[in-house]
Amino acid sequence: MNDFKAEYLPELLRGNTEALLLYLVEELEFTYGYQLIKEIKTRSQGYFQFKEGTIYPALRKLESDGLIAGEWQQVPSGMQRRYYRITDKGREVLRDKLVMWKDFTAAMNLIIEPDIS
Amino acid sequence: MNDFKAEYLPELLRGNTEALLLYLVEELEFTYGYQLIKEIKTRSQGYFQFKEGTIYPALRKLESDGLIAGEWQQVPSGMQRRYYRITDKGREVLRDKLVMWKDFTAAMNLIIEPDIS
DNA sequence: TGCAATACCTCGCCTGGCAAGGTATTTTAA
DNA sequence: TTAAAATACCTTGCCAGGCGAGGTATTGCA
Repeated sequence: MNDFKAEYLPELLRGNTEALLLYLVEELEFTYGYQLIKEIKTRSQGYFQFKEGTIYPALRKLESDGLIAGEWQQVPSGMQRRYYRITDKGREVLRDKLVMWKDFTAAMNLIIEPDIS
Repeated sequence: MNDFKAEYLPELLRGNTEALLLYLVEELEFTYGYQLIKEIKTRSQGYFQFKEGTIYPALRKLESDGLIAGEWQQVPSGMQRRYYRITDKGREVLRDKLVMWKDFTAAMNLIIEPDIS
């Protein structure tokens, strides 16, 4: 059989990637791309495995939209990391996106789980 | 403020439209595009308002993928309708998609609702 | 010494929702 | 009776986001 998850996950992810990133940037307070990939993987118990080609452009977009603020930091080891903080605007958008997600899943369940009432 | 729902719904819909259509084509047994639009709207209590530019191409795709089978019928009134039935292959894909959806929401909730354990 | 891991990046493909346009018929209300 | 709304279908082209595949540079371990 074909790999359903690999095939359909990218579509399901659409519209949720930003919410996940904003959520974690808010909660971790000061974090960077590579850590977010790890964090999302462990917290989802391995279900989400964000790709670099997904996360870095997404973070850049969140930054250019003013939802997160980034700054380069030189780690003692010598590596460069771009750390992000959530902005006030980012918090607002996060709240809206979480509400959207709740409403959306509720509407989905009205249709595909009508027996649970 | 901007209309969040209009802006983000199309993204969330991605990957779920096919599941919704397959689900209803299976349940209604013999239905057509226009009815599906109405049905999805009433069942979701008005939340989903599928556009024609979404549903007709989607049904065509499901048909060409062999997940539903369509046939033209002349209604007594004189109108032409394309009626669809789900196929065995469609039932399989529907089951897979419903499982995907459950798993996906579970993974999402692990991250954005960690307090509920 | 070489490979895995860390940490970032970009380019271009693919896909699906849908806005906007269209056609034709039937029903309803003024 | 006649115009508008509803039914019922269609197509073209835009746009956005995930990500495959490629890249760079450093550090750590075997």
